[in-house]
Amino acid sequence: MTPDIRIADTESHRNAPPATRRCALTPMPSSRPLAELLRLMGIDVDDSTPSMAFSVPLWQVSTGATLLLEGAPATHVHVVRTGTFKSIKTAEDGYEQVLSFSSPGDVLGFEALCEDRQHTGAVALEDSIVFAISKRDLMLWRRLFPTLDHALQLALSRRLAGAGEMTELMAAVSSEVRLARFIVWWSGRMSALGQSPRRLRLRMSRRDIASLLGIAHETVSRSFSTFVECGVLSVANREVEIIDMARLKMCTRNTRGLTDETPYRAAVGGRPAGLRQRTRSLEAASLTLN
Amino acid sequence: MTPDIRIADTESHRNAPPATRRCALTPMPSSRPLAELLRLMGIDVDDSTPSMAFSVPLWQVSTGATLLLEGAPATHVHVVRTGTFKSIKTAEDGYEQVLSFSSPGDVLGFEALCEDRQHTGAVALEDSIVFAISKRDLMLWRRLFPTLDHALQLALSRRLAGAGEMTELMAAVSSEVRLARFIVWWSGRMSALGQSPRRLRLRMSRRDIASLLGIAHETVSRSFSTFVECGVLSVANREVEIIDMARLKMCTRNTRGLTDETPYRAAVGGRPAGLRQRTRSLEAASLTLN
DNA sequence: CGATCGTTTGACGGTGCTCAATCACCGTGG
DNA sequence: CCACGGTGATTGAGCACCGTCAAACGATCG
Repeated sequence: MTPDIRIADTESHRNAPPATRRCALTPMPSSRPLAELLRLMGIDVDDSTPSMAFSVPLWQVSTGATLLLEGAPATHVHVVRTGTFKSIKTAEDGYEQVLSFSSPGDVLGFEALCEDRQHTGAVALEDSIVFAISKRDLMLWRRLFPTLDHALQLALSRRLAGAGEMTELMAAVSSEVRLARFIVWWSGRMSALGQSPRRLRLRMSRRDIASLLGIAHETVSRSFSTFVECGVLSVANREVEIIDMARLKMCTRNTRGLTDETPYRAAVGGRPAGLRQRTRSLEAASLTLN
Repeated sequence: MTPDIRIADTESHRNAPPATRRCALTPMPSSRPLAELLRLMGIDVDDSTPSMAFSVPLWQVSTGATLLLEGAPATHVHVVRTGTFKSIKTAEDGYEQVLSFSSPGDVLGFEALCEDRQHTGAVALEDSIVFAISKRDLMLWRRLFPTLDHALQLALSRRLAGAGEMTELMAAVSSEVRLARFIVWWSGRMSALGQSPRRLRLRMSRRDIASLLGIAHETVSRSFSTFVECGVLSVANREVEIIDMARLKMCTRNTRGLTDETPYRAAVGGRPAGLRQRTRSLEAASLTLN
């Protein structure tokens, strides 16, 4: 008995989640006009153009459902309309590596165009709705609607730029800095979506954040606590409020996280404060008088 | 004297390099047929088609030269023909964060399409040659040559997939695993380019690797040494030979780097060996009845 | 209300960042 | 030809940070 053992835990404490809920994906009979899709992707469009009324199918994805299954054939490209997704890659030992988070306007599934199989999965973090464009239609529509083509190019360009930002996120040495950068990054996205950049509602678990940042989820928790103690953040579960954006952004630039003193002089241009007891680095800096 | 103060060193030991050699970029009078560009991008083409003879301008970039300058207006998109590049983002304190390395066939500068300014720079790590396509031409040629359009789409898709791989690289907890993943990744690229996957010639410095992986460059050095001691690698400066690919790839999957025992049983499918003294994780594994 | 999962906090030990010194390798100029 | 910086790579020593293991608490849902 108990055949088929699945090892779920090499990346140690970072367990694979319950995992097996790849359901609740409704192809949804509804659809929306092309104009809405384009606006979502940041293109100003003129509704009067007849082609703008062309209708694009919508899918509904409920919390925890798998929109893109790893290993499945790549059939559709999606644009998030509402909701949040995490992109993941599952190792053979079951550890689930989070690669990115997606918000409305983001394109999902485009990576798979170059292969025929989906190499990265996507899971809804809340009840979400996505535009769904089949691979065949995509080719066709791009010729048919130059504006869509342009929008796609823009979106891809943005995603590439976003990948660079992710690399920056993860390249920080200190875990506090990583978290600070993540919060600032998320705040920026919320702001771009017309939501408050200060009062954030994180859709993802601590473990998801930890996975993305490459640190232990306990460390995420602790870093949050540190920021709260220092009066930079206010945290209640997944509700995060940024109290002192200036200090938070300063953290973003340093190697070491928040330090004891150094309130926040010189938000810009001044010597980056917040070094714990590191002074030599300033002497070592290339001083050149003006 | 010595005007213009530049703080160069917040990310501590990770100094900004000499930095100021943004020169030696020759617009090169020569050019090559479109067919070659497409083949470089992984598309099979038929030379007999007349449009395949269309000629695409070439630029020459010598070692250390800046192909894409951060902050400069985005005018061209490039495809690497020969050579290697690093993509970088320079913080205001002068610290140079490496975002990725590019080899022949890779697209550079596409991120900048969505903005008008280059937000990430690109520097040649060796004497290189790139195809150069102006933004205006790009739009035009995509309509003119559907094959180019397709190739671009493919290349972008691949770059997106590659960004996911980078995230995986950096998400490893242990620095040895990070380095192992980096080596395997680089080996794979070399292999895809028709070069030896075992004898690698790294084009980048230890510091560049360290920056990308988010660790100290001393740690990169130490990790290399560890691999040499264990007989997995043979390292002479930037010449790296992979002695035991199986062990190296195993490292790739673990949290902790090389372990003492566990030679290498069960390359695939079996329980991932190499856990230091972690047994509980097996019990915690999700046992699934069939 | 109990079960499960997510979050927080504590304690401990090891990894890796920091600082430093040394060596190898260049191209330059005496 | 060999001193001479200058840069990159390697190695060592010390200690702080964070990964690991544990336990307690809170939230959510049936």
